[in-house]
Amino acid sequence: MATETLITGELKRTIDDRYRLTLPPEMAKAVTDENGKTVMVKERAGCVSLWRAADWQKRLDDGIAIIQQKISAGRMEERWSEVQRLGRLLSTRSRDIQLANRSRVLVPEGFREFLNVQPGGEVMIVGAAICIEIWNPTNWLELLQTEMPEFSPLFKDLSG
Amino acid sequence: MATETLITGELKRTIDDRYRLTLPPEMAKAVTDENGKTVMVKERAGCVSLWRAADWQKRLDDGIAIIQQKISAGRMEERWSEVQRLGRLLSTRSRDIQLANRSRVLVPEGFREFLNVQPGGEVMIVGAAICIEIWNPTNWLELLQTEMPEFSPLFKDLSG
DNA sequence: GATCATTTTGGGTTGGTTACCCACATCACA
DNA sequence: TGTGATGTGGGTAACCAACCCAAAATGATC
Repeated sequence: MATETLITGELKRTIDDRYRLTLPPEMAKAVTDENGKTVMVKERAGCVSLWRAADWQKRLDDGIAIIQQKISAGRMEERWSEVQRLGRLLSTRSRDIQLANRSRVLVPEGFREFLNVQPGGEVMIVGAAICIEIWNPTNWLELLQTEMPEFSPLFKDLSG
Repeated sequence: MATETLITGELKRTIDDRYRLTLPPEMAKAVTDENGKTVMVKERAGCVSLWRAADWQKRLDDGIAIIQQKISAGRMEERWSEVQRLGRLLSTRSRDIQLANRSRVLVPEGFREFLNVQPGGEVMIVGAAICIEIWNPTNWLELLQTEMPEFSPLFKDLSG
C-alpha cells in the first residue's frame, strides 16, 4: 500500500457549472498514483470515492483474472447471468480519471446522476482513511445522523 | 467463447431520429463475430443486449440441449406448458442485426417499445462482460441504486 | 498590517467526437 | 410507375473535455 498516513478531513466544496471541483492538494496527492492516475468509484447513491488507480486496480485484477480463467475453462456455463450481472456492475462501478492541474476533478457523465448534483451545487469532501469520498450533502447528513452514535464503539474496536 | 477480455465501459448516447445509435468502435468490434453478425436480445423491459451472433447461438444451443435432455429423461412431464411458453419467448426474444457504417445500430421495430425510447431520446450503453447492454436511463439508474451494494459479494463469489 | 506564496475559482481556446440533418436507396402497396 | 414509409450513408455544426492562463481568495511570514 502506498499511503502511509490515513486520509482525513472534511470540507465543503461547490461543483462548477462544468462539473468540476478542486481537491485540497494533500488529498489530491493521496489519490494520485505514480502515473498520475486516479479512479472514481460509485459507492452508494449520493456518494462516490477516489482512489489511487494502481491500488484500486490491484484489488480487482486478481479476481478478474480468476473469472476469465474460469470462463475460458468452461466453468461458467451454468452461471452466465451472474457473469453478465457482475460485468454490468464492473462497468459502471469505476472510471479512470485524471486530475487536472494536479488537483481538479471533472465528475464524469454517469457519476453526476449517481451523486445527484447539479452545476453550482455543493458536495462534502471527506477523507475516509484509505480513500476520499465525495458526498451529496443530504446523504452525508443522513449518514452522520445514523452512524455517529456508532463512532465510539467502532473506534474502540478498531484501535483496541 | 470468443472474447478474451471482459467487455466493460459505460456511456450515454442519444438515439437519432431514425432509431439508430452509434457504438464506440471497440464495443462494436466486441459484439461482431467473424461473419460480421450481431444479435440483439430482449433482456427485460428497458434493456436489450448485443452479442456476437456465434456466441449467442452457442448459448442458445446449450440451453436447448439441457432442456431436451430433461425432456427425454421424463423430467418435463409436468411442465409442458412452461416449455411451450419458453418456445414462444424464444422466437421474439432475439433478432439478427448488422452494424452499419460508423458502427451504427438500428434498433429494430419491436425492440423500440421494449426499450421505451423515442427518437432523440437517450440511452445508456453498458459493457456486461460477455455482451453489451443498451438501457433506458431510468431503468438503469434504478438498477444501479439497488444492485450496486451486491457487487462485492458477487465478485467474491465468482472469483472465489 | 503588508507582502508574498499558495490555493481556488472562473473562463478562454482548441481539437476530437457526437448528434442532428438531409439526400438517396429500398421496399411495399396502390 | 408513383407514393410514402423505412433503412442507409455521410456532411457539418454544436458540444464537451483537456489544456491553458488570469483573477480572486486564502493563508503564511515578517
